[in-house]
Amino acid sequence: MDTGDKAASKIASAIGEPARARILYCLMDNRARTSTELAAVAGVGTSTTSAHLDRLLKARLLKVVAQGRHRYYSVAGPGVARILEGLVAIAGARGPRFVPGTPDRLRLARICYDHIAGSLGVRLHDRLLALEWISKTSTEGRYALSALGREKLKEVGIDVEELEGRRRRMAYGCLDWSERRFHMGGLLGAAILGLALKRKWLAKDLDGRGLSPTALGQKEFHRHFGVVVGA
Amino acid sequence: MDTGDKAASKIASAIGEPARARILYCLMDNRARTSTELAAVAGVGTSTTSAHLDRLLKARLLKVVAQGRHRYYSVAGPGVARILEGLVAIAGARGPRFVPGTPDRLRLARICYDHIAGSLGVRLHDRLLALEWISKTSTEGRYALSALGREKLKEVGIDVEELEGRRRRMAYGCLDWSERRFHMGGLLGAAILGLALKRKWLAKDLDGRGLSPTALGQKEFHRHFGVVVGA
DNA sequence: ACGACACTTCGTTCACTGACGAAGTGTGGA
DNA sequence: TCCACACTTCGTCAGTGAACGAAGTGTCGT
Repeated sequence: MDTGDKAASKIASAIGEPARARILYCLMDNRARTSTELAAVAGVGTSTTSAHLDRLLKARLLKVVAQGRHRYYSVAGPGVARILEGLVAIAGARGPRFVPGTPDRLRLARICYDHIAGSLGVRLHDRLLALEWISKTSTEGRYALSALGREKLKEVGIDVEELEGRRRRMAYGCLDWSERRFHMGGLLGAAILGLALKRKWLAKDLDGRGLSPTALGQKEFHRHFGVVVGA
Repeated sequence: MDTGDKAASKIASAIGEPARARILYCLMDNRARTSTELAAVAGVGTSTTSAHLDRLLKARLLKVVAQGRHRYYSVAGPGVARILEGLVAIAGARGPRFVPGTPDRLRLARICYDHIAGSLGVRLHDRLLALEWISKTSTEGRYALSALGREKLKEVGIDVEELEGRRRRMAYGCLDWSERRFHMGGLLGAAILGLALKRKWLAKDLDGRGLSPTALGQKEFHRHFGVVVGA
């Protein structure tokens, strides 16, 4: 009677470990996270987490994408979320149920290292390309400042010369895990976030990750970049 | 973030053990089985199986009904089957998928210890009550032979006096797990099965559990009891 | 009353696996 | 080139739980 009970039990046992369950539930919002972040969620060390993640990968519950020195883990597919939902249903938990596609606080704008992620970050990225302030280079995902862009960014208040003296790449498309599209990373992305915080266009949320646009920010983002901040 | 990950991981770990997974998959046909049967399926001893079943009960994946010296285990609800289906789907198993309500070979007629179970057994039980060959007694689930029944059964070829000399109960309703209704157990049930086998109304299947009605059986069951054998 | 039987509980052994820290790999930025 | 950082791999240790047999409980049939 080969009904796949063996393979299924492997998957179930992969879920059935407290640390791994915490990881999976954390990832149920469809956002990808690094192993370090997940280690904090799971409440165990990074090496242990690495082993857990490896097992979840092998069980085809998660997938991973390497980007730079980070490895982003996310759920492998909709079937995984469905199973977890089913388990919670049987468990009779009363906790807040996850509804796919629910917009949330972090979705609009948040910090990705030192630049803006979320729909605002993605719109900025797209807008700068459309305005031709930046242009694609031969290197995949990297952008160069155009003459127009250099001028316009100086007008906005960014010290372009200082940036050009640095070794870090000027601008690149950084994959955004709530939007599944690129937002602006690199020196330019960092400079824009720095400016937005200094001028109080954006305020850091208490958790240090979320970004709330201010009334001033709404106006200024639109004036300088032609970007509408609202969701 | 109390999304029930703890409770769900307990359930998942209950499924995620090979022996328990085999038990669950075996029970996915909605038929109840005893712990001894399940021990054979799981491939471990009865005491170990008892511990597994206890854990599955506590995880609310199974339910149990005690009947005499047997304890019948079955899946607790449709949600359980759905989860198992989901796990198999992710596992990518190709095995024969269970479809609820699928009629199968054992459903029509099979041996339950020494009497007939399945839809044939249930119909005989209902028919004998309707014909008033037997009647309900003060003891729940037990039946007594009526004067009419004694006479008619003798005509059929059953040695009623011999049965009445025994100490075992004459007739009782035995819960049928494919039909979820009562079939006829006790001396009378055993006598009917013995007669049906001796006269080749029914033939034992190779597995020693299933019963196949013969062409003669179709006719005779109808003639003596007014029961139509067909599904 | 007695043995047969189904099942559970108890006590023990043993393999598995989750935990950590240390060391290794690879990328990015000064 | 060099350091900082994110992450993985390796080695070791300790706790969990799955396995069995023996003994106990309760029901059935003679």
